[in-house]
Amino acid sequence: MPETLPKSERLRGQTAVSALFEHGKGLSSGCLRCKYIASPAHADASRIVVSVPKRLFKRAVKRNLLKRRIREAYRRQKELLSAPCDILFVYSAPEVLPYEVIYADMTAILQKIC
RNA sequence: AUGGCAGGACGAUCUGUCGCGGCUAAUCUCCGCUUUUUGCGGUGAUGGUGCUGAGGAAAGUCCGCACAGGACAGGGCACCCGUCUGUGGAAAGCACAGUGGGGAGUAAUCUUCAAAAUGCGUAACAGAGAAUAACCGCCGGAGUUUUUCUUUUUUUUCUCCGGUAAGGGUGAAAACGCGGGGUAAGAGCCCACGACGCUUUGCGGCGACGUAAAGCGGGUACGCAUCCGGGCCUGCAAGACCAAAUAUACCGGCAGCUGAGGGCUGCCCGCCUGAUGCCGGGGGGUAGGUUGCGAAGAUAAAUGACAGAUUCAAAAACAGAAAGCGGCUUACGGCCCUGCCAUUAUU
RNA sequence: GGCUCCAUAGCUCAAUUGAAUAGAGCAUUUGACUACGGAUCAAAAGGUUACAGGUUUGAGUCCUGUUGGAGUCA
Repeated sequence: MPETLPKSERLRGQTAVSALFEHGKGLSSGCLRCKYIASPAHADASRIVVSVPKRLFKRAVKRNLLKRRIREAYRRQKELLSAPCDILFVYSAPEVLPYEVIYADMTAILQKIC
């Protein structure tokens, strides 16, 4: 599986995201919380949403930085997933953590989902 | 050399391995037209073929513009904003250059205010008085009283009338300053010098204004109105287009009080109810999509991760485009250039 | 993203058109009353008027800028 993350592997649309919020199963590990739906009917590949709450970080620069780190961590490790899933990642730590910590937490999350 | 002031430029670069948004050569799929191929147009997919991809403030949303919709015959009132001068500018609570007061600094320099005339209002507390000022005081006159044997003069007490802004504990602010003359006492009442304001003239300046002379004048500060200039309202979540599902104006067809349809039911019978039901078209319009949209440009939103090198040293500070443009304001590590000022030292 | 608005005592609110000790209720503390508590009565404390500048003799009020918060438009 290539280590790419094209646009088609991102979950888009307000209705789809709302459905994931209401019906997804919850997990958390370290600085990350997530909700996911395993094996949705419509998709061949996994699709993800990344969210960093504005109430944790007021400045857009920090939110963008964390979203990029989370996406990078997912991109490097998405072969850990055995079946396609729709996943929502939410950052929950009150300070900006370095890439290595996010990478480790992402590993734990993906292993729990499988 | 140290410290400071002003102005300007910058806001890392390079290499390697992965990765992201947009456009695109090319290839493939499907559809339509022409149809022998071919060609043209469109949809979608791949796309390391190439190009391009965050800031000086992208921020705050404080001004202004353009654009869009709404309102609007014309004019006025009301309301809001602005206010020294010139130039630039589409305009601006804009920029640049200047004028005149006040303030800060040894200085370089910085900062703040500002039009004209008329009318009206306010000036708490304190204070005699805060704006056509007589409470005390000073002066004059009349009366009264006291001193005296009596009269006159002088002195004292009180009352009344008048003059007077020189003095008086206040206050943010007290009716030009100071000297002389003058006077019953006083006063720009008069004079000299000085400060201020207005007018006229000369000179300089496009102008605000400066300067010189002459004449005139004498109550301060702030606010409001008139006056002059400008302003319709709302904002890209504006607005335009396409358009599921559901309900449905309207139109057509079919069935229908000789019972359609509905309720009880898994189905039939039966019972109850009693006028619309079904199909098609169709307009507005919701979800959603397209556009508005740019020499970055999406629609949950793109610039990142890791390793290394460089400038003395860790690329570190403030910070991420969501419609565009011109300004302002606020935040900010560091570096470079130019000019100037103060202090110290040397020649 | 655009637009509109708010901030005063621990809480809820006043303070006219700038005028001097910023006020009221509840809450708090102390005292009285009571055998004790509640209620009541009396008194006290509590404020850099969100922050920083400016105008003014004088600012909670007027002007500018920051900070925090709320509402609204699909």
